[in-house]
Amino acid sequence: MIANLSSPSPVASTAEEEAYLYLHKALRLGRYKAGERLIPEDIAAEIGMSRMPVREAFRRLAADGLVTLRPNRGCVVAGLTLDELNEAFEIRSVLEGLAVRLAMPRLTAEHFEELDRLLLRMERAGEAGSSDWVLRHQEFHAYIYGLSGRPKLIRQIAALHVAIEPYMRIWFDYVEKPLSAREEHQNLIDVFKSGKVAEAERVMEDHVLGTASLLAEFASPSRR
Amino acid sequence: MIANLSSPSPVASTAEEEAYLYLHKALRLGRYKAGERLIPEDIAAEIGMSRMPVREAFRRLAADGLVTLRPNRGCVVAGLTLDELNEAFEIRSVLEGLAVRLAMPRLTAEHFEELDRLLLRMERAGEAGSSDWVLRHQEFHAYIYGLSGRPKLIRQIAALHVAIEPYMRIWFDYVEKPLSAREEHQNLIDVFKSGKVAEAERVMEDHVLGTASLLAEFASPSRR
DNA sequence: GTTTGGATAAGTGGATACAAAAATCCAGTG
DNA sequence: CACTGGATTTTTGTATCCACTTATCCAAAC
Repeated sequence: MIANLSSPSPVASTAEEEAYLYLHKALRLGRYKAGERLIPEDIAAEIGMSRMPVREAFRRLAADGLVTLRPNRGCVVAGLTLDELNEAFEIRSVLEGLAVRLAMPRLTAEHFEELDRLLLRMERAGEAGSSDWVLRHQEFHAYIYGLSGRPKLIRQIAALHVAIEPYMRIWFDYVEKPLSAREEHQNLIDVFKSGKVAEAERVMEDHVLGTASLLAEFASPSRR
Repeated sequence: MIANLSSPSPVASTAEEEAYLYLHKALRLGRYKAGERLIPEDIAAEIGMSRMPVREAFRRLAADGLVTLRPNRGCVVAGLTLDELNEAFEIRSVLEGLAVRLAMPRLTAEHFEELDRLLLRMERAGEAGSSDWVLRHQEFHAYIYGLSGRPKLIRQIAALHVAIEPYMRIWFDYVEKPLSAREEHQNLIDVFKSGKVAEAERVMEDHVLGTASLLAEFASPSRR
């Protein structure tokens, strides 16, 4: 029912695709440290191919902002500085705000029901302490911006969520806080139900920026 | 003084870079028709290299949204449907709005002077009928969003300008219209000078969306 | 006259090979 | 004992080659 918009589809038709999916997942989960160097040969060996498709996967990951590629100097895990993390949230805020503005006129009772379900799932994951909370949280947001019906917008927001994901995980592991989060997201649903477009956009913007300030206190991100 | 933020630097340290710059420029100028297939061998021959670096350049261009890459089916020039063109402007509007919001507190008299100069240059190119107008227009906008001081934001906006550029050229060739454009942009400068942050953001958003509707009437974009 | 099928050509993806650049190591020097 | 410079090793960038997929074209069938 809910397409997982933040992760590439799990079926690889080419070696490059396989390498991309493999690395994308690993990077989302924070399996590599920021600044760590990714050696094509090694990764190629891990997944049983030559380094050529891995190189091409690197290029796509670089475009996603997940790694940095410098001529003759290889591929390093990007990570976000505190400034960059804030910037990502600033961009997210206006893009998700726009998505809400566009989605508002299309919302129906079924959508609200689905949002309630998604919030419940998120809440439960939070109580269980599982870091599934991060995924459920992404799904909640993805469902909303997905309703904008704008493919490019959706892709850009999803990419930002991916870049942010490792820091969200760290944050979640540090501090349990699905309590205030629950209220925040319930708040979003309420304003959606009110039908006030401009206000809904503003609330979403504020929600995203609010998360940024909370996160900034904990995650002391690494340099690239 | 003004970094050209919408075009990659013209110095290539690797063959891949050279291929990327070559194709990027050609695509910006609309040298290839939307839907046209790009054959690595041919392009490699044109610029004297093997097709491997060209393939890698394709991936970057695909990430920029300038071409589409499908497994075993090669690389085709993307082009924008009318919906996609509108979407690009919607995204531009909120991103450039954000950029203005962030830039506002930093603006000084010198910046206003530079904006006046840029507007004049744009105007002159417009009167001359030269399609330099499109570039001057980009420079004007680039100067503004550059003042936001947010690298990722700047890159994203610049990429959107590039994707839009071919359609702006068609538009400009069809209809002379630096007249109303002059007023629009003078308007922007005025609201910047007023120091009203929220209003400036809104005016920029409206300006960008306004351009979209004008453009949509003329450019009948192609499918991908 | 259009459609279908299959031979043939063209193109793509990936592996390997080779060249060039960068990183590392180590000995000699101050 | 730190530092410099150069040989060695590692890694990256590009070219070439081969296997496989897709596109093209032409002839036979309907």
